[in-house]
Amino acid sequence: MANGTTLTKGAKANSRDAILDAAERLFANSGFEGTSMRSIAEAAGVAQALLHYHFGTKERLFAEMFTRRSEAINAARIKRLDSLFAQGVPTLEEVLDTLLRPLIELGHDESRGGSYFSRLVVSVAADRDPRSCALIADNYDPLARRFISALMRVLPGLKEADAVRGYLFVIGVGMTIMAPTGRLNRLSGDRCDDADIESMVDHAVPFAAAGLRSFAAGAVTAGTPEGGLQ
Amino acid sequence: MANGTTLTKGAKANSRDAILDAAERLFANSGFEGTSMRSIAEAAGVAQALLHYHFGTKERLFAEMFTRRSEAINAARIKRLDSLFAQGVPTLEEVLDTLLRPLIELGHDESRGGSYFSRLVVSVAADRDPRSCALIADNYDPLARRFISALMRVLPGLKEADAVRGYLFVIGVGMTIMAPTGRLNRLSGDRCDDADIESMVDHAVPFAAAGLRSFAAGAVTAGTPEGGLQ
DNA sequence: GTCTATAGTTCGATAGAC
DNA sequence: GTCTATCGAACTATAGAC
Repeated sequence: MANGTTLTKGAKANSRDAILDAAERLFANSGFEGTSMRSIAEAAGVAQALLHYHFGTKERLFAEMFTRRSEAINAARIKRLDSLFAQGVPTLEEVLDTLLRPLIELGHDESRGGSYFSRLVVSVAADRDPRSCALIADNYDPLARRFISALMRVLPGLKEADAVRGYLFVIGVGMTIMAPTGRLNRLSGDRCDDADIESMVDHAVPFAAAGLRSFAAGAVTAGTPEGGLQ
Repeated sequence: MANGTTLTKGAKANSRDAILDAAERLFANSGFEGTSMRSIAEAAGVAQALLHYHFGTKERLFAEMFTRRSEAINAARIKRLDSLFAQGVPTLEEVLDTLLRPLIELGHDESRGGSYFSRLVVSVAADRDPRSCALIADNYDPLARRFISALMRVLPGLKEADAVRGYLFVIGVGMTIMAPTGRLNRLSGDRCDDADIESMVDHAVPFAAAGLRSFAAGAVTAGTPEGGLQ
């Protein structure tokens, strides 16, 4: 956003977008510290000095790259969530699918930039560095609040504290999908494929739904009263 | 392990362990690329050259640090799992508690080294870099196979593919606990605290148990047949 | 085992021409 | 808006004395 030129959007592949695309791919593969401004400039086909002209510092380049795609993904999620509730109260599964699928799909869009962002957002979300925490707070907290209240609407018994905790657990399950490392394939003897996003989401949604319903049923308050834990 | 000196263990705080402790703390806070050998040497109170004398390269130092605590954590998990099955077939909740709690507890041990490792293992587990994947495979795949078969024993209806997927989803939920960023506090208006590990595990276990039971019930096979998704 | 000193590389950022 | 050239700092790793 705020392109600086007259064009706000379009097919014109300017150098600014080329830099952001290259940065997204390289940052996702090697992290913030592991990626050099030199390598980004080379991948984008521009001089290194141009990166500093457009973004000032490496940190601001990272933040703009992160915000750019976060906004696209969250706009798609909010739009789907709104259209869901426009037709009445949706099912829990529909809400969870709306939460997880756009991030997965847009994070794996191979056509442009793609396939890298979902991995990147996992490492930023798990990072305790204040800069990473600020990036998550700015880009994802408003969305989180929308979905937490949506969860409470579709699951009447769910208390707010459990909705928040449950939301974060769902994000944790989603992280498994967003960072396909090949481990699922290895551990399953190649019977499963963690690169098969559709299948992963199709399993993650009912898993998360069952977990949340157990919260709504009031199963957990103090040490699982009748579950027999320890 | 393989200390090099006559001492295999003990109170003797040799420089080798001091280096590993400092490395654990700094790598967890700033990542592999973001941590310099200089800063580790300084934190350990030794010359930088000593790091290379003991470990050769930065990469091998990281691997030894990672393996050291992984072995301690997984030994505790296996020991608890074995003692659980020695008394008959445990509950699903007991198995999940055994999977999650030692990593959390040992990862948050403030007394020595501590509190850092659990954050570190999250970033390594989510990393797609072949070196990180190898570290996870070497240190955690044997444990994963043990727990996956344990899940199938305590949940008779659970197919192996779903057990593997479910195991990874549980690890995803656990990641939420292992990387406390303060986000839970913020989103809940300080009604919850993600630094309260006990409470987090007490909620994560029933959440994960409900998710796994839904797999065992055969609720998911092809697009959630009767759930009404989309 | 532990140190000092340093070689050799790469980094983020800037200056200044066009 | 884009480039070439370069500064000064930081990095990993090694050499060699003790």
